[in-house]
Amino acid sequence: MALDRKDLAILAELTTNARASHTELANKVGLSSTALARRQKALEDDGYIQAYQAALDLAQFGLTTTVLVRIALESQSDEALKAFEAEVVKCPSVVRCFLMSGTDDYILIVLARDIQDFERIHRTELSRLPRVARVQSSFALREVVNRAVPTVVFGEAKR
Amino acid sequence: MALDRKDLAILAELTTNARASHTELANKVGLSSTALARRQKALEDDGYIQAYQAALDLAQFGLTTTVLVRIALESQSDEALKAFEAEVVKCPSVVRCFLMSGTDDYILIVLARDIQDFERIHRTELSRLPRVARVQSSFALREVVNRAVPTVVFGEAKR
DNA sequence: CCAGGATGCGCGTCGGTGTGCCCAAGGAGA
DNA sequence: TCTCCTTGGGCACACCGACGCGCATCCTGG
Repeated sequence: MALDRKDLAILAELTTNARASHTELANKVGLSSTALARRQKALEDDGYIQAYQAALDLAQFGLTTTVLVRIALESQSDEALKAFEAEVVKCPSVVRCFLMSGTDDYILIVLARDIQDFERIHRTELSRLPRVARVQSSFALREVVNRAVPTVVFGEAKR
Repeated sequence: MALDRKDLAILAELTTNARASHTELANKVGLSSTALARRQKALEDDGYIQAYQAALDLAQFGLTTTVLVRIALESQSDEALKAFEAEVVKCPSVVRCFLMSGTDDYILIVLARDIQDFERIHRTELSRLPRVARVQSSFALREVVNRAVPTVVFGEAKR
C-alpha cells in the first residue's frame, strides 16, 4: 500500500493533535470529512497508526536528568543475554534499552530526577542486573533534538 | 500540586488511549464523568499532559534500523556547539540528539531503512555537519525496552 | 465506452461534553 | 463541640457536534 501526500498530511497532523475531529482534520488536509474518515480508518487498520497516546511532560514530574548507560556483560552467551534482558525490563527508570553491536553490549536510557537520584537508581536498579561486567554512565547536558517521528517520513509525497 | 492515585490512573490510561471519552475513562478509574472531566482538564492546564499524539509504527515505513552515533567536535567553543546544533536539527533522519558530558560531545539516535540506507544518511546528512572531528556509529541489534514514560511515574500513589 | 475507485454532499442519529445544583467529608476556628 | 467553609464528587439535563450512511459525481485506466 502506498501513501500519498494527503495520507502523510493526515499522519503529520495526528502526530500533533491526536484528538482532532474528522472535520478539523479534513479542513487542514483539504478533504471532506467523509473521505478523511475513510483514509484515517485505513491508516489505522493497515497498522500505520499504532495507538493514540497522551504525551506527558516528564519535567513536570521532576524527571529532568537523562543518563546514557553503557553496559558490558561478562558473557555474550544466549543465557546471559536472556537473564539480563529479563531483569532490565523490570527497571522502572529505564525507558529504552538496545542490544548493540560493537564493544558495548547494551545501551540504556535512564530518566532520573537529578544526579543524586541517579545514584539511587544505580544502586537499586542497575547494580542488581545480572551478568554485568562493566557499567559506564554519561549524563546528557542538554537535549538538542527530540522527535517521535523522523521528519523524513512526512517528506515523501507521491501521488 | 500533588497527584493522587486516580490522577495517575487517568494519566496511565491516557498514555494508552488518548482518544478515550470521559465516560470511558470514568469507568476505568472509578469516577463519574464529571469528576473525571475536571481532573483531566486540570492535568492539561497544569501541564502534566503536553499533547495528544498518534504513535506511528515506524517499521511500517521501513525504518527498522536504529543507529547510535557518537560525535566529537573539533572544538567545544560556544560557537562550534551552536553551529553544529543549528545543522543537526535539520537532519531528517535524526530523532534524538543529546549534548553529553564525557569524551563524546554529542550522541544522536538515527533511524534508517537498513544498513545501506544508513550509509546514504551518513554521506548526505551526517558528514555535512560542521565542526565534526570524529563520528562513530553503533548499530542496535534489537530494542529490548521502549517506553515513552518510565513506569516509575505511575508507581507513586499518594492520596 | 465502460467500470472501479475515490470524493463530496446531505442527512439523521447517537454520543460526548459542559453546566448547574446538591451532597458528603474534612479542616479550621470560635 | 458546634459551625462554617472549602474541596471534591455525583446526578440530571440540554445542547452541540461528531460520526456514519446513502447516493450522486468525477476521474482514471482498461
